[in-house]
Amino acid sequence: MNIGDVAERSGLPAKTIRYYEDIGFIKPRRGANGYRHFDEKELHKLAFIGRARSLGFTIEDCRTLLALYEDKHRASADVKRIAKQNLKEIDAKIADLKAMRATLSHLVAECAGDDRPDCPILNDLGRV
Amino acid sequence: MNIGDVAERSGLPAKTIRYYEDIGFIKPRRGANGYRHFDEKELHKLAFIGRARSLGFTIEDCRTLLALYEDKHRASADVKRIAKQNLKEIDAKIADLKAMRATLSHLVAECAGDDRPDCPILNDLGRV
DNA sequence: TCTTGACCTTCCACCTGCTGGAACCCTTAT
DNA sequence: ATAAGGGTTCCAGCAGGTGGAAGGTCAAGA
Repeated sequence: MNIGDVAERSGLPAKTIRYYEDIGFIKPRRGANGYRHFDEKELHKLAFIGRARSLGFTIEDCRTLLALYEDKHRASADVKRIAKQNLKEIDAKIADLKAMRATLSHLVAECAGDDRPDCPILNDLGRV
Repeated sequence: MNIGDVAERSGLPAKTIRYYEDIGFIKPRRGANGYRHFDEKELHKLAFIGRARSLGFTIEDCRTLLALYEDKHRASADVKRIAKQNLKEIDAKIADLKAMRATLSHLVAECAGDDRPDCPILNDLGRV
């Protein structure tokens, strides 16, 4: 497979795949013309990374997960620990966003939203 | 006030305040020794930006809000429109995170988390 | 008066995770 | 022969800062 095929099948842009090679996730062979040549295993790895990224794992998380993925002797406990940590971070982000949302929607509700210059949103933002 | 005082009172790191000067948010006077010298008005502006940033407004949003903040003739409708747009984006982010959370917590629940190498989390991530 | 330590300055590089573009080579069909 | 549509490299840049080096300045204590 060329990079375009892998891009289509994995759902990742070709640019991103080249970047993932750069940072050492994959090492595709090269044809005589210099083209990258991918096998099914690399496709799976890329799909793996893509899904992990879309679940909010960082690149460094992916590195760890990938090592575990490739290690037939690893314990599922390791993986679960990382996933749980990730879950905690997601929960923290959701809580942050909800707090923001509450403050902002309160301000929006108080703002007349008309032609007058008086605006509770700006007044509140300017408090020191 | 020197930058350290403003940093403490505004809650922003000194580095960030210098950066905000760089991108044109403030233009503090300079003393004979080259030190930045801030007045209350600039402190307010920095506090304003800090709060707006913490509510998820981008730097460009801040630029607009700051212009409105300083314009005594602006209508509150302009401000409300920007805030509402921001609210929509926050909602979208929350929805995304919740979807991630659901998938991940499902995987975590299915994983035995013991010494065995079989792990549903990795199996699922590896699907193409 | 000297020295120490806490401030302040500038500048440059780096972080995450890509993405865009330029300039170029290779393949395939017409 | 040529044009379209692959592929390659490298360089620059996005947001929004952060870290560090190398140096100037100020105030207090011995």
